[in-house]
Amino acid sequence: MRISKINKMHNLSKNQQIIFDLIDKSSEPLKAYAILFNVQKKGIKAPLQVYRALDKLVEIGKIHKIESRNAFIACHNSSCQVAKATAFSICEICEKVTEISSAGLSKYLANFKDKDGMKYSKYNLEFFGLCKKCR
Amino acid sequence: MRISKINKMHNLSKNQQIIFDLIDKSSEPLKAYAILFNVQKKGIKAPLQVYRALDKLVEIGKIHKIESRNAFIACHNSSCQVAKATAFSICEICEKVTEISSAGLSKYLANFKDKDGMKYSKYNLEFFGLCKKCR
DNA sequence: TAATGTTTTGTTATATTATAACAATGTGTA
DNA sequence: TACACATTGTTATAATATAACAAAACATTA
Ligand SMILES: [Zn+2]
Ligand SMILES: [Zn+2]
Ligand SMILES: [Zn+2]
Ligand SMILES: [Zn+2]
Repeated sequence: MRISKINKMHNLSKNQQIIFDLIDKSSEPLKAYAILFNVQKKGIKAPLQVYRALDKLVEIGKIHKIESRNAFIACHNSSCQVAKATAFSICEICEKVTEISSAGLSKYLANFKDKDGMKYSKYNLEFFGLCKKCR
Repeated sequence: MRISKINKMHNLSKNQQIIFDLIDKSSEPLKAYAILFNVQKKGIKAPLQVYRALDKLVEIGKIHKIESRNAFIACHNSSCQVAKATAFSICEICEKVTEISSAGLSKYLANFKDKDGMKYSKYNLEFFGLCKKCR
């Protein structure tokens, strides 16, 4: 199978694929300029090339941005291929980040109504604490 | 009552008080450099002076940071004078931000356990949608 | 194939957000 | 007073992100 065919399956362009692969195989969230440094040998030279790929990957739900850390991780939660409802746990010592996949939590938040009765289908939740190792 | 006395009540230093007052009277979240611009006439000239005050104000729970917007709002929720559990609704059109004060929500999140049975007392939740006006 | 619109890329420059390092001053308390 | 500690002032710099424009690649269909 040709690479272009594989890319088409995932709807990823060349730069998007390079950057997704890097994030996907990383064991920790990656920052934009760390990504840039890592992909320079593959011909991606400018910040904007990285940010454009990141924007697209977030938009299609392949990666998520950890807002409090300005960093990106791959989504391993098959139920959130659209980037609209995310939850993470973040260790305040080692900065390990894990995506939380909880049917109960997502149901609760998707059904949450504020004082005006307003419901929100899109949210981002970041829990902070100490991971197993750091406790 | 002297100003120094008032400051003492709130434990705010001069710069902290100036910056808190500005944020507190603002109807929208303020960004650090917008704050800097606004307080230059009061003698605060450098970014670091702003960031130091912001850090302290966040730490003592007088203000919160809206992570997805890099902006700050005053806390009007008497139950969260320590900055550890925050929830906001954010309008994706007009960028209006409201702090959510829901006993049910905070109870649910404070008691939430992940797959490993881990509880998190600190979290930040950002809901996105359209406010009343923008709907 | 050729024409067309759309997405992606490449590139330079610049804007925005945030911290490092160090010296000086103020504040509370013993 | 003397001491510890928090706060301030200042310059420089690091880190994060976008503007603007031109060229190339890709998809759709005439
Ligand atoms: Zn996900
Ligand atoms: Zn840890
Ligand atoms: Zn609050
Ligand atoms: Zn609105």
